[in-house]
Amino acid sequence: MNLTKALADENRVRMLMALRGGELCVCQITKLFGLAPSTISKHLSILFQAGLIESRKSDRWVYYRLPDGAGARPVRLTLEWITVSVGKEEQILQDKKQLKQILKLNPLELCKPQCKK
Amino acid sequence: MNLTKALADENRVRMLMALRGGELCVCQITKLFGLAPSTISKHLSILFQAGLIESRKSDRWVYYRLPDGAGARPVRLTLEWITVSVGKEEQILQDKKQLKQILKLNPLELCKPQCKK
DNA sequence: TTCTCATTTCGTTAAATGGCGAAATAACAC
DNA sequence: GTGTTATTTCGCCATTTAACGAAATGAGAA
Repeated sequence: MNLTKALADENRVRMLMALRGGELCVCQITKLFGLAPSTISKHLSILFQAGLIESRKSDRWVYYRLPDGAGARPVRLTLEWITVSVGKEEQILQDKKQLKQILKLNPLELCKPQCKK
Repeated sequence: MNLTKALADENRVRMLMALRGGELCVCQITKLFGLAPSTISKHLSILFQAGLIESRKSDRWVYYRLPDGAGARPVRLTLEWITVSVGKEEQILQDKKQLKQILKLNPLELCKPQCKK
């Protein structure tokens, strides 16, 4: 039942909802939540273990995303359910707005000097 | 997000699944789980507050049940989702079997002498 | 009324959980 | 190689949570 446990924390649900717009790197998620990177990383690993997100490493960054269309059925249903259940809550909508601002930022400003892309 | 929190505990999920077969009184649920009545009561109250179960009092017993068909949409979706997600897990199937045994018992044996029905 | 008993509420304890910062890891820049 | 940096792992602390038993509640039985 680690699916239900993974959804028990509000921040983790917010992360899933934020990922609906497409993959995000850890530093972007960290920016959105204003929590310590280690905390964000822990949450992401819990979601990952539950199969609710996938990851990809590129250069120095790790990107997380919702599973591709072909994800396991229980996972797909879970994401559909949680979207219907909380997708319209104020916090989720607000996250969406703030995320739009974060995505506008030049990666340079988020991910420090070396970030050339 | 108290819906997700209500589902975060395995025993509460088991209770919801057990109620699929129809209403149960607290003493039957207590028998099924082998936990202290106060613990069972607490779990039921959490499920109740989340809107996932309804209750009815008859004589000395309190019966809990899944909401009638007309329940709120998020609640209905939640019950559908959780059923698909865990309905086939070993523990749930085992509960179903044991519940069948419990329902066979004369209420006299479960609910003590006064129980006439 | 008084007694009985199913259930709930309350207070306590042990375990799980979320947060942080420091140190470890991994990969690029030099 | 050395240094930089994004991410993860680890250890610690504060809060939450699940469990229990004891006491309170509420409704029938006597």
